[in-house]
Amino acid sequence: MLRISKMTDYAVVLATHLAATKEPHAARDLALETQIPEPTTSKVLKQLSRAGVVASQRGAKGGYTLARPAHEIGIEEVIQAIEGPIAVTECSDESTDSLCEYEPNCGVRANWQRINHAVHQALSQITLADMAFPFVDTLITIARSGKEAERARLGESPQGDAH
Amino acid sequence: MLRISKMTDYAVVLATHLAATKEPHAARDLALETQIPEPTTSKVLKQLSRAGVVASQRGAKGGYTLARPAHEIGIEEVIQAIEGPIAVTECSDESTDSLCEYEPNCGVRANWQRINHAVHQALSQITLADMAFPFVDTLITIARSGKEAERARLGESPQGDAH
DNA sequence: TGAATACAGGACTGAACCAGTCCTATATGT
DNA sequence: ACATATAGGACTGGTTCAGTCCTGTATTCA
Repeated sequence: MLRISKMTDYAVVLATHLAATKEPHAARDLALETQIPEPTTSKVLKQLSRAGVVASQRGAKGGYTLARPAHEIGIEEVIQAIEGPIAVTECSDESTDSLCEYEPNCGVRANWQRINHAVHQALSQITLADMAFPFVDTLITIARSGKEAERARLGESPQGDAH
Repeated sequence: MLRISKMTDYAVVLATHLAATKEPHAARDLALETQIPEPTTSKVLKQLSRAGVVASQRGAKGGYTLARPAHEIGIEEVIQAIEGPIAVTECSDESTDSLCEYEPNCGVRANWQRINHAVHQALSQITLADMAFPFVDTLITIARSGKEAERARLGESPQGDAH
């Protein structure tokens, strides 16, 4: 259901990698560090740049950095940068004889909005900061899923997640 | 990100249609009512049947019914019936020289679990009953009712991508 | 029993999409 | 100027998806 393309996976890995430091990373270096093929790395970073998730600096000593602090970048932003806007049902973009006109199904299809909203909200709550420091907190979160882990995460990113 | 295939859309429409009544619906009738091509309707219903979302009755007077009451069937169940299990990152199913061995990225990738969980939970909360009677409660939650809701929704979330 | 009805299960195909590469600009620092 | 790095497309092989069709099996009813 949640189709995670490889490119999206790459994007998350790369963005998370950038979250670790503040200095610009060249695409080539990131490719080496993440073991993602270099041309592909470059392609993904370009997409992230266009989407405003990362900032780029050309020329010598250039490279990529996060466009904003890690805790301000929701994971859904990264995903959308690659996969495009949330897929709504075709109901709305078919200008042909749409079912909506004469079928009660339209109400059904309208509910996709609700589904999308739920997913969107769920993803927005996870930031790059959460992804960047999985060792101390996130994996514990999965294992225990308690408030203890929550406190640990908040302690690890002292800025406090703005959500 | 949430890739909604056409088949999945069909599945939700069909399942919702079944939620309205208790009598068996032949695939052919459902196809007519929903305007979905008949062979495709049949295919989707078969998948739903195999997944245990709908029950089937062969022979004359046969057809499909919901396997359980509509309010007991979560929408993610329907989606999974078509799209298969939630896609986790390939990190786990690549038995080659996985990055996990020597890269901190593994922690990053493990976080997909977290993302998946959030999405899963969000979808489980929406049942077929919610989809079947949007006029009574669901659309009220979102906005209002009928076409007024449609307009209101389009107005406030202008992400209508035209494919 | 036999005919009609309706689902079950796969095989198949054309089209769309995706991962990945490569090439040519353009910007930047030394 | 020159080396470095991103920007932006064009292109390709492979995979997946939407949709159809065919054969088999179960069920009802005359």
